[in-house]
Amino acid sequence: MNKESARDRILRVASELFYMEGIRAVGIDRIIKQSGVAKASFYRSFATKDDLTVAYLESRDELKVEKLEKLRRLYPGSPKEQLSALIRDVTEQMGTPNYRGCPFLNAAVEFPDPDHPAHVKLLDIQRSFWSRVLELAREGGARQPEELTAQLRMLYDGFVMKRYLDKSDLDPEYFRKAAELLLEKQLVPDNHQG
Amino acid sequence: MNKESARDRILRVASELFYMEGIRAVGIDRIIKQSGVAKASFYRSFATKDDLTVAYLESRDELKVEKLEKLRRLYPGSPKEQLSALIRDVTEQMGTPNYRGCPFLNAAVEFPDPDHPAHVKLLDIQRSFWSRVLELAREGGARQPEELTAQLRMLYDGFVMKRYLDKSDLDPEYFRKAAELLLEKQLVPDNHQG
DNA sequence: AATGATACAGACAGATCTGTCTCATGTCAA
DNA sequence: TTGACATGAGACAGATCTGTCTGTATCATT
Repeated sequence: MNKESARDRILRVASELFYMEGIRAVGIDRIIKQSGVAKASFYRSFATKDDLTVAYLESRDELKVEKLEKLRRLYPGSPKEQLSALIRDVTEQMGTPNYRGCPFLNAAVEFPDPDHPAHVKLLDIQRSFWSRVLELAREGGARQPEELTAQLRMLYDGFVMKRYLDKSDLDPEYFRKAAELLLEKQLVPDNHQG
Repeated sequence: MNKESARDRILRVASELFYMEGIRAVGIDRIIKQSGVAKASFYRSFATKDDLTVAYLESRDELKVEKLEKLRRLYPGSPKEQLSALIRDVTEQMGTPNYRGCPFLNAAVEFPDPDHPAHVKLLDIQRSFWSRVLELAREGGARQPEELTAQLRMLYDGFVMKRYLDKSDLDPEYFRKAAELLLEKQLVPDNHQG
């Protein structure tokens, strides 16, 4: 029965607030009050708000990476299945109530300065995630893995944004069909290639 | 030789700063200093910063609508050509140096509260733009115009975001090919339908 | 009981933000 | 020349932000 550490409690509260209302919009004081921690304790765990922001992005990334690894283990040795499962998974996940878009894309908008630590971190996270997908595309025998990955990424990020500001029940189905069309074009053994 | 009005000068300066650095990140004082206008004059033109923000979004929207109308006039009576031209156009536009993403998507992230005037405005702008595209898809005889429009929107918004944070020379080509694949599937007279 | 570590509570500094208000200056018409 | 008015310059109020610092309470160990 480990008591949750102050750092974890702060991070949990901050994650919720940052995601729901935006990072810039949420002040330190609110996080402190809501996590029931003293200001001094807060600054012992995180030297600056930027540090907390980076930790927030990292924790979000960990969840995403774990999910991907789980899917990979679920369909061992079958990259095509892994890709399809990934598409199904994000499609479902997008139905979550209180869905507020991609934490990394949002952070990129909030911190456009490419030298800002949060911006650096999120670029790194995005690069790393999509290079894993690229790996999948390669392993699956895509004709042009870079092209397929880039297109899936566009479609996915756009799905995320559309879903964020204009929820429609049909979106997930539209997304899935478009993604599978892209996959099909690149992964079929050897069909009518345009 | 009409002298530019104070309002126009403010709006021009604010547009540049808002787009390049984000709306929340740019203070009134900077806009005032850079547009060489007195604070009182500023507040005569725009009662609040929110008003200026909404005006900024409106002016961006006008440019976009004009562009679309121009394309429609360029290929009269041919919605398919208009759609293709739209895709080509955004593809080219995305190569602009200092490209910083879609002003409306960015604003949506900066003002997630759906009641915020800027959020209301940008939702309206987005809805209006994509209903025009839907019209095009209908006129062009798409099999499922809603589906095609939603998919094009996802692809486009994702292109915008990817382009924003990870510029790659190949993106425009990948986008164009994916968009045309979607178009093809929906607009060919009567081919192999999946 | 004494001590040291840790945490809460919150005052405080210093910066920055929006929006109001004052005042000096310039312009134009009568 | 004079009066009405618009404008630039900027002080100011009040709020809010991050981050520092002080003081007090709690708890484990000696």
